[in-house]
Amino acid sequence: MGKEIPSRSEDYSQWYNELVKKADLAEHSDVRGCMIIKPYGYSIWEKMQQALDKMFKDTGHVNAYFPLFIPKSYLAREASHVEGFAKECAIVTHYRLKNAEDGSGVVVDPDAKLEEELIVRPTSETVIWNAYKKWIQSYRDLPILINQWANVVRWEMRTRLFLRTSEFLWQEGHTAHATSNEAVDETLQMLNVYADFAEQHMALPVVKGKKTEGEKFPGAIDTYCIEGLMQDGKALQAGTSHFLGQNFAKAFDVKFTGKDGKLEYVWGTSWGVSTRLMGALVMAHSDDDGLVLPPKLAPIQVVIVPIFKSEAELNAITEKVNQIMTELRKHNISVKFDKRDTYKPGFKFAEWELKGVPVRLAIGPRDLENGTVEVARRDTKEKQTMKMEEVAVNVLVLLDEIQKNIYQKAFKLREGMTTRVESYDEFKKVLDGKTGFILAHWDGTKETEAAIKEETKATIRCIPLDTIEEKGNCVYSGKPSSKRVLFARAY
RNA sequence: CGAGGUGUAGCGCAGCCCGGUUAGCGCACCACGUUAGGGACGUGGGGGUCGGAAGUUCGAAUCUUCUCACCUCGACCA
Repeated sequence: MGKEIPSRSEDYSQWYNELVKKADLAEHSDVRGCMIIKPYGYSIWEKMQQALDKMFKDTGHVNAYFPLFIPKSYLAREASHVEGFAKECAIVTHYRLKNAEDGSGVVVDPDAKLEEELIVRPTSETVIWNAYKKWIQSYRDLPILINQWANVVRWEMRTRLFLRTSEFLWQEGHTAHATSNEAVDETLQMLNVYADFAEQHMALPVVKGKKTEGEKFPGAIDTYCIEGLMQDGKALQAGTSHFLGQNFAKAFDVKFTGKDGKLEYVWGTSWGVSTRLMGALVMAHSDDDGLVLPPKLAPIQVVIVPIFKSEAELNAITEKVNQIMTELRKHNISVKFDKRDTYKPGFKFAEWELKGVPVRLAIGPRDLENGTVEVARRDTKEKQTMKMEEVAVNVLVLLDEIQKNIYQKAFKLREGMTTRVESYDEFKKVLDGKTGFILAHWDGTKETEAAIKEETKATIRCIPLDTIEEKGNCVYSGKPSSKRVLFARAY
């Protein structure tokens, strides 16, 4: 690395791409638009999965798995849903190959055409609601609170590592409820789960809000989201939670008999976050030396680098290191001892910094003599020397401090990059200059929203939930408005 | 699908305009030695259908035509 984080967006893209590859997170596959998540990248995703999964279970959810393929007719049941996804579907039309007659290889066997084409799921509402129809008869069957960890395919025109790939990993929650209120509560509860995860685990401050009509999920009544701000001033939608009303229940004819004996359609929600969060993690915290991982998501929280000339020296160091590792593990700290003799310490320092390991310990002959350890933190790059026996406890505190510091840094960045504007001129000036979030009045029409997007590429990220009612005029049309909404250019 | 660009060793590139020894450089890789508290150095070595096909020519990485792939930017999107 060694070069500054570029601010101009095209340079930033390139920088991001390079970092993802250099830090060994992922690379583009030869398969169009797809991505190979490498072991180090995947281990971070696993940490995210574990933390999210626990939060889902703590809120009463269970995991299940539904099919990858969706019969075409299912997808067509809900009008706006199919319209929203039709343009980006991968479709299975045949089930067999055969040898080409001219010997040029294998070809699709035209005799093996499927009666009904299968869609590779872009999301699972339709298969799941089709199943719920069979599962639900009475209010006693409700609520159903299911989550699925899966892959989905959306045939995107242009792809970017983690942020947009043709296939991606995610979780999708799909719940069914007896009342509208209960479903709305669920939608907001999961939005809060996502916000807590982003802020407490990813150290990424987010704005909770509601999508406009134009930006909401196809098939939803309301879409709620969390929006984060990246270091280049662009917004990233990090998670969504949808109140589906009775739309899918009606499309799939899912009814239940209530306590009062009346038949009613079921109320639904769905919510998801994807490997896109990995992109958010990279773009929110990285610096000129590489990744900066929040300790709670770092697969390796502490790396120990020995400094030695001879094997005897390494053995002496290893003995001490083993003691330290035992201590650290007692505190549930994940630690790696990098005793490769094929690389020099300086190289290892740089490599682990690139990979974002929060804390590094270095132990050499000097330390053996003095009974000390050099402790370096990734976020500030500060180094200090500690007594060997105090290391474990100190590191535990340090990890916590790093987690908080990274969040604070991101929070301050977002605060500095959030601007309230009163006029369209001011609005455009911010986008030309410092960029970031813009809080502005909007007349609530989709025409204005579309015109602003067309002219500035900025979109309404959300109508923040904590927005305060205040009288104002739309920056574009001048019409009266009762609250500010959040604008930004987005990924 | 629109506009640009790039294909030469694992990666990054030079050579091409103006055809001509054995296709070159940096990084990476392998061996040996010296090194080791912030990305080591020396010496030696291995690795190429120059994206593919056809053509022009005594001779093509280089010129012509066709073709394929990828990248960046737009439109679309989590």
